[in-house]
This record gives sequence, structure tokens and C-alpha cells, in this order.
Amino acid sequence: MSEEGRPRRPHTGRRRNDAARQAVLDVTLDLMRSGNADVTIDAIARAAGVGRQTIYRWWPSKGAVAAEALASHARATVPVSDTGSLTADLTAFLAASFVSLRDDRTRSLLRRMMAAAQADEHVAATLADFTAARRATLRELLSRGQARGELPGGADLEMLTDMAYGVLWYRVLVGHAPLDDQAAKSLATCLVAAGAAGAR
Amino acid sequence: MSEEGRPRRPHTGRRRNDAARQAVLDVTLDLMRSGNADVTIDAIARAAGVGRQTIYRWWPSKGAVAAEALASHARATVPVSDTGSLTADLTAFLAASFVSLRDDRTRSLLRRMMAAAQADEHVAATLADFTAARRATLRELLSRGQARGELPGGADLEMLTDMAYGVLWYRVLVGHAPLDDQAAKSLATCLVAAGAAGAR
Amino acid sequence: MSEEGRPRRPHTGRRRNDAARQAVLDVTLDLMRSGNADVTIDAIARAAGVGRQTIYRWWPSKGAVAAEALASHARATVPVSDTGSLTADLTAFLAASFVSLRDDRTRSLLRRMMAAAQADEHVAATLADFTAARRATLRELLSRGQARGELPGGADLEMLTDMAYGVLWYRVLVGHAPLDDQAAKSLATCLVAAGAAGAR
Amino acid sequence: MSEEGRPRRPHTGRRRNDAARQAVLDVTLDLMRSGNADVTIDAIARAAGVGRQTIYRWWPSKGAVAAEALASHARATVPVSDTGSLTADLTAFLAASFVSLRDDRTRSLLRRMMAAAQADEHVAATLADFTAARRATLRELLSRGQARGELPGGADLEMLTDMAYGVLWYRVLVGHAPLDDQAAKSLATCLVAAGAAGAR
DNA sequence: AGTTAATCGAGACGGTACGTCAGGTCTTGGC
DNA sequence: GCCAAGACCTGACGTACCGTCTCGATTAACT
Repeated sequence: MSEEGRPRRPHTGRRRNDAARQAVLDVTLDLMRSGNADVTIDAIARAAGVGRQTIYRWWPSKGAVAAEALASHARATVPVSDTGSLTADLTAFLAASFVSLRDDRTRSLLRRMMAAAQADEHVAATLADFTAARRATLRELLSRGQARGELPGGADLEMLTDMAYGVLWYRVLVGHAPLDDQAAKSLATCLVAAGAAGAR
Repeated sequence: MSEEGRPRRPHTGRRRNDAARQAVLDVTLDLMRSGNADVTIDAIARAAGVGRQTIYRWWPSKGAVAAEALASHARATVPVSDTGSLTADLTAFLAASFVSLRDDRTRSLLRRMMAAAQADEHVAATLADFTAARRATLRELLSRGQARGELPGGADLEMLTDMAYGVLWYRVLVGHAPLDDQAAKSLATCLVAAGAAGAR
Repeated sequence: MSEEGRPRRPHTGRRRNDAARQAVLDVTLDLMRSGNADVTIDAIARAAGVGRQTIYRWWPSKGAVAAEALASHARATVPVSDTGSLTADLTAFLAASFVSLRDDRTRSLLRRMMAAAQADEHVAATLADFTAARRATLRELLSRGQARGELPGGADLEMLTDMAYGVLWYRVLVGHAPLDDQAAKSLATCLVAAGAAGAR
Repeated sequence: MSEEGRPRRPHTGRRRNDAARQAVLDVTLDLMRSGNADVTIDAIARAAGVGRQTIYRWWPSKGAVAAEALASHARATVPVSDTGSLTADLTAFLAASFVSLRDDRTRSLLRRMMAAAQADEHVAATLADFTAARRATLRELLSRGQARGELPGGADLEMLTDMAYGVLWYRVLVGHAPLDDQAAKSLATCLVAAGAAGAR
């Protein structure tokens, strides 16, 4: 029973209550991270101590909530090193990217997001931004290598980027092969060699 | 309302009615291919002219139906050419793989399947088989090139395969870049170059 | 067909919608009165323009709905005359009681209620109240006759009452004999004579 | 688990298997006597070790099964004494009739039968026969009293009979008052007095 | 003696109703 | 005007029975 007395957040009167908004986003991410049950609007509202209407007032759909939750989460980013060697930088970047995916909760979040994106345009749009930002980071890393002459001018950096994130997502979603340091190293080597061919 | 007279399939008595089973699978695929609304058990049963219980009798979940429908569909496969040139074979294989994905209905099916796999273990298992079969085909193509000496013995064929299908799925799921002949050509070139490096 | 535009009852927000409650009760009685098919929750909900959940929210079972519907209907009561003669009063009371039972719809309602009471404790409880109220009325009529000396002090009024309503229900439920004015007269005479014996 | 090996009844080839018929009727009565769950065709078939089709082959509806089961049960009848005193005979008859109703299982059976009769014409017809036979017995008892001069020639024996069984059924169905020896005695006295008035 | 025919237990089939759960809308009453 | 709360209608869920339809076996009755 635990009569908890509800310490709840303070009212903000006629202005939007940002604490409530944040609680919704936090709870949504938490629920998507937990491998467990379905993420329903009811569950979010209950866990956030929020009325269902408050969610519908500010977001057009459950997907939109998830999308904004993801967007606000996207800040956490992988540090990019600059050792002067493309292979070394790439290996480090990929290894670092893979590390966080060893956490079941992070993997659960990404898998649910990608799944949701297939049915909800809000999530799709946000996930497109999310992935675009990550691709941009990797692309810049590759660009630096290209500027240093480690990749030819004609290298198809778009394709190289998609090859890297393609492997990452493919293995996250299907789960047939691990994303360990060995994979990061092999992938980095492959990418540099592929880029050196100067296709396009 | 179009008194159609119901020509319905014949009874099979106490044995399972395979026509009903097939109707369920066909209708399920059709519904998943149609971009429209959710695929509900009710909708499948109604469209297949089947009682809901008949579905529950034979499949443990909606995902399992979708999984079997996908599996029975997986026969349609990409022809593998053998021109003597790895790059040529690879380009042809990838281009052929991409062609069917230009169809909205096929793309819709694959996206829904991958999404469903994230929440339903039956779909996940079947999709794992499905993708494994396709990887095996590509791997063999690469193996032949390796046997001909176009790839070194140490080439990480697993990684090359995942790079190819990674790009395919990533672009299908996120939709940020096309899967056209140009992409097939660039991807093939990249893969051969990557393999030539003999990583691992 | 008949695009009727749904004038439906107004929303009451977070408070219970009493119009919906009344619609459910009204429709339930109507359906039980109509000799037709089974009274299903679906049918009640549909006819009342109510969601099925709204019924389950407020009543624990179909029987409970029927019970409350009957209870709210039970107001309609038989007028008790006071002519100074027990036999005359009794004959009038019984004849009036029998009159409404000449209506197929009323008889259908009572028969369904008694049947439902055998399987549903809510209906049983309500029907017990319902019949108790009617017995009390008749008992009082007999008491007045007793006070006037038309019945001895030792008369078993309980038994007399049950004999009267026993005949009524028995004939309603089995239908082997009519409940006409002749029956009312004979029954009244029998009861007065039976009471005069002063049994117990 | 209890691998019981099913000693089941022998096949009778192309003739109707009367053992199966009897098993269905027995089981039906048993289920109706047990206060528990609903009596479904499935439950009858399962408990009788019979295929559902075997039931539908021989009876048009569940009610018809119940009806025949009741009819085959109706043999057990109340012994009629003949002491020379109408009141004594009547008291003995009613007391004996009430005794078996002290058994919950018998009461459950009668209540279910009466309830079923309200919705199923087969049960209604059989119950009408069942009750008519019992009324005839009582009527004859009253007739003997009339022949002996204990009741006037004009006594409404029909009404007296219905008053007796009316009380019995009313109390069985509503349960507001007991059917004990005291009730039998009071009822008998009332009936004799009522009959003595020579109504009609 | 071999064939035919009807019954039996079994269980899949297309349905309908059940009771529950979630979605999205609406209103109350407090701040 | 925002908020928590919660009733409302809708519609999908998975289950239980209904009444129908084979099936393969068993046996009786008719060739």
C-alpha cells in the first residue's frame, strides 16, 4: 500500500509546467530502455505522475514523445580523437561507439526507436536527424583523413559512412554477430582500404 | 453489399485445413505489404475468411504468423552470376538485390518485419534465418572470388558481408540515401578494395 | 445505413455520466422484455450507444445490470384497495396483479429475471428484495383483515402470502394454467378460507 | 497425469450405442446437480467420454438433452399414503416432497431446470409434463379426500394443487423461506381449510 | 465371406460473445 | 490557462462455446 503522500512537483499555474514535460520525457526513455513490457501512454502517464491529457496536449502521438525523448538524449556523443592516423582514429571511434552498445538498456532503446520509426513519422524524422548527426561526425573524421592524404579525393565518404553505421545497426537489430573491439578493428581496416580505392 | 455467395474453401474435417493456413499466410503478407494501417489479428482473420481461433490454434502470436509468412516467402531469391570477375559479380548481385527494394510494397514488408522482430522473438528468429540465408549467398560469392585469388586468404568475409547488408538495411530503414545502381557499383568497389586489404 | 448523425448525450467529463447509466438500464429492460434472442453485453452496449467498458466499469456482471434495471423498475406497484371486506380486497389485489401479466413483454421480463436469478447471485438478491416488497404489501392487506377479525390471530400469514405468489409465479413459469379474473376470485376465496382455519 | 488407459464402453458398430446415450444423460444430470460451473455441451461430452457430434446426432439442442435427462429421472416419485384422513395424507405427502429438496444437489437441479425451461422449449415441454405428473398425483390424493366427503364437491382442486406446488417452487426458486416439516403441516392445514370452503 | 453402411471418439473449422486493455477525447475542480 | 484525474467510446486482444464438418476405427447388416 505505502501511502506515499505524493511529494509531487509544484504547480506552475497557467504556464506550462516544464518539470512535468521533463518527467514525461525521462520516463519515456526509461521505459524504452527497460527491456520489459510495452510502452503505453498510460504507463508513461502513470510513471511520470502526469495526466494523460497533459501528454496529448503537448505531443501529437506517442511516437512524438519518444522522438523528443530521443532527441534530448542525443547530446551524449562519442569523443573524436585525432592521432594523425586515420586507421587509429577510426578504430578508436568505432570501438567507443560499440562500447555503449554492450549495455542491454541502450541496445533496447535503439532497437525500440528504430522499430517505432518504421510506423511513426515523428520518430522517423527524429531518428533521421539523430543518425545524420552521427554520420556527420564520422564523415568529418574521414574528411580529416582525406585532407591528410590518407584517402584519395574521389573516395565515396557517404558510402564509407553508411558501411560503418550499417554494420553497427545491422548487428544491433539482428544480433547475429558481436560489436566488440575485434569487430571495430576489422571494420576500421576495411573502411580505410575501401576508401583508398577511391571509388565513385 | 455484394451478396457474394461465399464460394469458400472446402472443409477438411478433423485434419488441419491447409488452404486456410495458406490463406492466413498470404493475407498476412499482403497486409504487411500494403502500406496501410496496423495488421491486426482481426483483419487477417477477416480477410482470410477464417475464424480468429484458427489463427490462435496454430500460431502462438501475431509475430509468429508474420514470421512463417515471411519464411514461406523467402524462396524468391536473387540469382547469382559468375562472370569470373568478383567486382562484376558483386555489382550485379547488389544491383539485383536493390531492384526489388524499389517497390514500396516490398520495402514496407521488410521494414515491418524488422520492426516486429524487435518486439517478438518468433519474428526475430525467422528474420535471423532469413538474413542468414542471404548472407550465406553473398559469402559464397565472395568465397569464389577468394578462391580465384581476387581476395587474400585472410579477408574477413563475415565483415564484408555485414558491410553489404548493413548498407542495404540501414538505407531501407532510415531512408536517407537511395539504393540505386550507382550505389550498388560504389558499394561493390568498396567491398572488393576492403577485402583486398586482407584484414583480420 | 441511415446516416443518423448521432445526436448522442453530452459528455460529463470526469464525473459519471448518469445519462449513459440510465440508457444502459433502460435498454436492458427493453431487451429483456422483448421476447427475442439472448441479452448480451454487446447488444446492451450497442443499443445504449455505450462502450462495453462503461458497463464493466459500473456493474460486476450482466446479471447485476439486469438486477439494477429491475430494481429501478420495481416502483410500479399494485394499488391496494380497502373496502372493508378481506375477500373483496384480496380478489381486487390478485386480479390487478394478474392483469399486467397478461402482457407477453412483462411475463417475458419476469421469466428471464427468475431464470437469471438461479445462476447469478446479484439477480437473486435483487429478485429477493423485489418479491419481499410484494409479499409485504400482500401481508399487510391480510393483516388488516386479521385486525378486523376476518382472520384468526393464529393465521399463518407467511404461508398465505406464499400461497398467493406461489400460484402466480408457478403459473407464469410453467404456463399450464391461466391467471385470469376467475383464478383471482378462486384464489382469494381459498386464501380467506385457509386463513380462517387459523393454522400454525 | 494418471495414464488411465480408458476402459471405455464397447463399440456397438452400426447400431446406436445406448451406453453412450445413457452416459450423456447421467453426466448431464450430474453436472446440473453440481452447483458449480455452467453446463456446456463440451463439458457434457468430455465428462461422458463422448464426441460432441454424438450429442448433436441424437438431440437437437442442449435443452433437449437436459429435458430427456430430467424425464428419465422423473421416475423417482413420492409415495402416497392413504390413512383415511386427508390432512394426514396431505401432510405426509408434502413433508415427503419437501425432504428431497433439503439436498442442495436436488435443489440445484430443479432450479436449473426451471431456469432452462424459460429459454428452451424442449425443457419447457418436459418440465410441463414433469410438473403435470406431480400435480396429477396430488390431485388424486385430494380427489380421494373429496370422495370421502372431507372436501365439498365444488372444491377447486386445480387451484389447491397449484397452491401446494406454487409454494414449493416459489420457495425453492427464491429461497426466502424453508420447506421443513413445519411448513408441510401448515400448508396441509391451509389447503384442507381452503378446499372445505368449496369455492369455484 | 466380403461389402456396405451407420455409429463412435476426436478435433479442426467459421462464428459470436466474453471480459480486459489501450488509445484518444472530453470535462471537472484546484492552482 | 495549465494540471491531475478519471469517465467516455472505440476497437483489438486472447479465450470459451457453439454447431458443423470431416476423419479413421469399429462393428452390424446386407449381399
